[in-house]
Amino acid sequence: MRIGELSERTGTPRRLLRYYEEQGLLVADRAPNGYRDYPEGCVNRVLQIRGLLDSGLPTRIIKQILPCINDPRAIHVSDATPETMATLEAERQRMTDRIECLLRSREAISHYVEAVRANRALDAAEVCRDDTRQGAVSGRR
DNA sequence: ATTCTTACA
DNA sequence: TGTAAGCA
Repeated sequence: MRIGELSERTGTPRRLLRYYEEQGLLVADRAPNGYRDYPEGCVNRVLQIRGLLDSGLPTRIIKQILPCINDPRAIHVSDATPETMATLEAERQRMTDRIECLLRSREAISHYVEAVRANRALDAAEVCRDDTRQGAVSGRR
């Protein structure tokens, strides 16, 4: 398929698809007219890349481990370069830290949302009291 | 019409 | 990343 279809099927801007290729994350053969030609597997490949990117991994790391992830069955010991192991463990730790950070942020947002809902509930209760005096409700908080 | 490369905001 | 130009 050409870049347009891959773009639509992965929800990824063409610009980025070309960028991933430039970074060595994606490979594409060329049609005689120079257009990129992607195999079906590229759809999952791109989704995989985006997932890793969203997880906070830099493209240079993804480039290094993508081949391993693509084929979980091909986890030959030969792929376990000391350098690779080190970067992988470092990234894993970063993910752990990020997860903790996200959990805290989620809690903070949850509390805020609950507070707003509680306040709305209060407003609703007052309105139901048929308290229609001007400014009766607006003065609070 | 669609894609390509290159360059700039 | 987005966008624009000039090609094919």
